[in-house]
Amino acid sequence: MPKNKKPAGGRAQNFEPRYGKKTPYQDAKRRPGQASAGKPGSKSPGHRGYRAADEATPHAEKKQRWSAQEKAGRDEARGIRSHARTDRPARSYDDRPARSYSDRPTRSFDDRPRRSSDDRPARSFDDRPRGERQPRDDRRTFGDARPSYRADRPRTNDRPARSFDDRPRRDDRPARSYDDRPRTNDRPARSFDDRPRRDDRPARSNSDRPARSYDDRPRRDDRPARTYNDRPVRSNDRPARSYDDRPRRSFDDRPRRDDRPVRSFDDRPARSNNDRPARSFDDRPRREHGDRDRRPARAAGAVVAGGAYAGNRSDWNADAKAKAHQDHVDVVHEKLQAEAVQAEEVAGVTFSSLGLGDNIVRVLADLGAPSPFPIQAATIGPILEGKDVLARGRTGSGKTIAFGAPLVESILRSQAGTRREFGRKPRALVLAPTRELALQIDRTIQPIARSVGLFTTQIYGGVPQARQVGALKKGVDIIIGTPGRIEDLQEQGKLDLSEVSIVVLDEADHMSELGFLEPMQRILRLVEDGAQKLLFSATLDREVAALVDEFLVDPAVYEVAGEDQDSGTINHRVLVIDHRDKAEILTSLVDRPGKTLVFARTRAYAEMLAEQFDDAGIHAVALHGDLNQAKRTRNLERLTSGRVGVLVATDVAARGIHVDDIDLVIQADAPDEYKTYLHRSGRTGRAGRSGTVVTLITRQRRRRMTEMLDRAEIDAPFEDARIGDDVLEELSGRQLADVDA
DNA sequence: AAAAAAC
Repeated sequence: MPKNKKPAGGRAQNFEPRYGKKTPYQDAKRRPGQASAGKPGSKSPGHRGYRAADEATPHAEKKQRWSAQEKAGRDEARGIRSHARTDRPARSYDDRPARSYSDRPTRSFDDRPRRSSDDRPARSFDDRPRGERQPRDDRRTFGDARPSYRADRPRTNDRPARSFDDRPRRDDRPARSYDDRPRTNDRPARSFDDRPRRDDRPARSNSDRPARSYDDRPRRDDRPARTYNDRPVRSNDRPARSYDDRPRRSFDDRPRRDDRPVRSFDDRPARSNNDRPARSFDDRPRREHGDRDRRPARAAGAVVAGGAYAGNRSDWNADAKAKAHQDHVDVVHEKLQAEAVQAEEVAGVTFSSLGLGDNIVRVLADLGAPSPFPIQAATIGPILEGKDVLARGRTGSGKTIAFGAPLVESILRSQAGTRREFGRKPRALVLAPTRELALQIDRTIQPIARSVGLFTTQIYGGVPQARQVGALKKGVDIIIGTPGRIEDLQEQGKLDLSEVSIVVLDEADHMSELGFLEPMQRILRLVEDGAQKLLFSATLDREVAALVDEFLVDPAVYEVAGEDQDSGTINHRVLVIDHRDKAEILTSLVDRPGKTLVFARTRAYAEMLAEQFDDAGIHAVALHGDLNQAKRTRNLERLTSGRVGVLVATDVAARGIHVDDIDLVIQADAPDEYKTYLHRSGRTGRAGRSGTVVTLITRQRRRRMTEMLDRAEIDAPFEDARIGDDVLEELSGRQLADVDA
């Protein structure tokens, strides 16, 4: 693998940007109000590099991005940058422009485009389609590190069109109907044959279906249409064991806590109560604040919140909103009592023995999961039984397969003997908080589904609807997406959720937060009555109460005993720094081999940092909500493929995103919430691998940080750090050092 | 306050 960054000996070694070119960002920022200096791009329509005049260039886009609203962040970041650069005046504006203009034309026009077209073009396109196309696509979920044919053309990526080429199967190429369904690609002729044929039939599901849909339901008669009827019945059917087992174990789960200095409990509650209006979180938090030791004891009181939400939701929401503005206390919700699964217990368990069919088991093995992880062993059975399940498994513990595999199996069983009809309505829905996560989940579930002849499709925003709608028209079994577009299509009458019998909420606690809760509720009300609900998260807690109380029936709760974040393979560190050193320390930290993920609090700062690193000769890209989806997808892919070593992201990347081999996570801004800390940290140390998380804070933030780490139940040493300190060398991995954590 | 999520 090529180095992700320039062969720099050190950040400051050579002040000349190795690319000579400045990113469009720099230009844009340097002359804020000014029109773009123009980007390399051919004027001739036939040329690969052709860019229409009116086409939004990266330049234009970036400029727009710097709305007045974001100036604060920009200026702040600028200040930091200029500070860091004082020692390297060499990079004056005078140098750069000159260089970049002269270089760019030549390089970008002659070298870059051509390079890609000459060297790979034919090859890469041919490779993919033929032969291995399918396996690869499917496996990419786990084979992230694999050299990517796509990432080979980073620059080309500036061009929108290309990015779609990069991921042909699932992207929007409206034109080719076959492409509409990635999976269809894999199955050559027959799928095409099937569909066309079905065209003869009334293509419209709406006309046919109405009647049919009622007929279908009977199937699920086991669960009468009426929710109310169902519930009681169900709960009775189920063994009471979940009640018996849960309480006991859950208390045992957090013994570690006791080991900790008691003082922390005293500090925390006191402080938070004093500094912050106690009233602010009457409903939930305040009480749980702090010690989980005491939580069990307080549980009875705390649970009140759960009961209250259901009956009085709107009040609660309004209340919560008001409170959220009052202060930003890091809320610690009570942990749900869970039936803990002992890792040892699942030693001999196989996917087959859990009830999954051979095809699925085979695909799982292909995906790199020959035998179930604890959380999978725990949840697959109950899910197949049709139970509503809540599951907590730490980051990187295999939650996607834990719900994905049984979901496919269940849908398959429910359709046994029936024919896959054109325009059939989706039977399962998986909801995720970000598009990237939805995409990723699909990459895992799709191959599983395909192995048994089921189709999945992604429904998320930021990309044209046409493909998604086209897929729905043909008929898909499993939908994976984000709330906004799903609601949008539903409202447009293009998506009928009435036959969805299984709903999964990944990152369920996050989906229960303010901006997400109501959309989630609306969506959940649209699915089939009595549909099975599965809620998963590494930080599942009572925050999901509002959803649980309204939509789940006698849910079983699972977690893996002793498996929490701090028992993992992550080395947590906190660097206490001077604010003025921040930029340089960050640059020093990311100047390393390996994959580094940097978290920033705002989009503007994320963008700024990425540019700063690039300036220093460390190739970096950004990921945040201000980028269009093509760029988001591409930039993430660049890190995944190893094409770039540093990704600077907002919390859009905090949850769920899996990239192999991220061995360092840097929090340029400390998170406000302990859950955010846990999720960001969880981008490294996945599946048993080791990783380091470094959080930069200023002196005055120490106390807040201590409190937050306490809530997160993470032990991390605080160390003072200044520019050039050895600890930076150690953390960056440039220098060997004894690991004392 | 920020981020995410539709157009």
